[in-house]
Amino acid sequence: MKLEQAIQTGKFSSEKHKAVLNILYRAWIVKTKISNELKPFGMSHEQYNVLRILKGSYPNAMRVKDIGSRLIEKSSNVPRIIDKLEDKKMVQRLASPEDNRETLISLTTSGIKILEASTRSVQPNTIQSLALTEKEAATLNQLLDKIILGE
Amino acid sequence: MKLEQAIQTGKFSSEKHKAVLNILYRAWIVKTKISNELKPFGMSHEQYNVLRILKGSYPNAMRVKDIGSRLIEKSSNVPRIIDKLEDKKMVQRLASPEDNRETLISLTTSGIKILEASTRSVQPNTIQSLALTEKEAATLNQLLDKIILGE
DNA sequence: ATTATATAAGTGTATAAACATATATTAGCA
DNA sequence: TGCTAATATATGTTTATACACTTATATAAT
Repeated sequence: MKLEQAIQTGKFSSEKHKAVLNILYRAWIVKTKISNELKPFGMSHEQYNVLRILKGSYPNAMRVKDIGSRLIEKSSNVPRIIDKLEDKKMVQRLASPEDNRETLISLTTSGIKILEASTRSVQPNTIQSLALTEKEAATLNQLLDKIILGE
Repeated sequence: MKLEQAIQTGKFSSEKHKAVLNILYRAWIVKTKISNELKPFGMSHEQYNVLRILKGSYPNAMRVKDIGSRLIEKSSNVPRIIDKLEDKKMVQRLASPEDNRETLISLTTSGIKILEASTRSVQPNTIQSLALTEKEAATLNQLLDKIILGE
C-alpha cells in the first residue's frame, strides 16, 4: 500500500518530509509482520533478534554488552530480554572466566531449534517477499545510510 | 552512521535483508530524535502526531476514528492519546451533532501555539537536516512504497 | 596499598504499546 | 416495531520501552 493510502493524506511539504513518514510507516509494517509471525513461537521481536545475534557467534557464547551493541534499538534492556529467553530455556548464562563483571550468554540446543523453525516462518513472509531486486535494495540502502540524525 | 557500524556487523545474507534491518534502524533513529526534541515540550511522539493531524483540518474538529486512520502506527490507542492532550488543555472533546457515538476533537489555541513552537524545534533537526536531495528522497519513497508485507 | 574512576550487569519505575473487552449508539432488516 | 449486527469510543490488562539507579568488579592514579 502506498503511504498516501495508508495514512489517508496526500499533502507532504516535500519528498524529504514524506520520506521520513514513509520510513516510520514501513518500519512499523515490518515490525508488526515479524511480531505476528513470531507469535506462534511465543517470542517477541526483540527476543528473536537476540537469538539471531547469538547464532552469529554460535557455538561461542557472547557477552551481554556485545549483544546490546548489535541490537538495532539501542535502548533495549538486554538483561531483561535474556531473562525471558532463559525462562524458556533458549539461552543460558555462564560466568566469564576473564572478567567477573561480565556474563556470557549462549544458545541452548533447544534455542537453536526454535530459532531455526521460527526463521523458516519469518523469512519467506518478510525479507524474501519484498518486491525489490537486489539492485533496488542496494540503492535503498545507500539512501537510508544518509539518514544520520543527531550524531 | 552506516548500518554496519551501528549494529556492529557486516554480514547480511542479501541487500534485501540489509534493507529490512536498515529501515528498522533508521526509523528508530528518527523516532528517538523526534522524541528527544519533544521532551522540553512535555509531549510524546504520538501526541505530537495527533496534534499535527488536527492542525491539518483546523479550525474544523475531527472524529477520533479519522485521527486514527491518519496515524502511522495503526495500533495506537487514540482515545488515550486524546486523554493526555486534553489534560494538558491542548485539545478539547466535543459532542458530534450527527452521531452520538462519535466524539469530535479540536485543537485549542494553546494547543496550536505549543504545536507550532515544538515544530520549530523538531523540523530543522529532523526532516530539514536530512542529507538527501529532493530527487533522492523521491527515489527513496518509490522504493519504500514497494514494501507491502501482509496485505 | 588505597582511593577514585570506569565498566558490566542487573533492578526499579514510570510511561507507552498491544490487544481484548465493554458500553453506547446507529443501521439494517424480518 | 423489535431484534440483530455493525460502528465509534472508551476502558482494562499485559507486556514492552525508556531511563535512572544499584551492585559488583576491574582499572588507573597517587
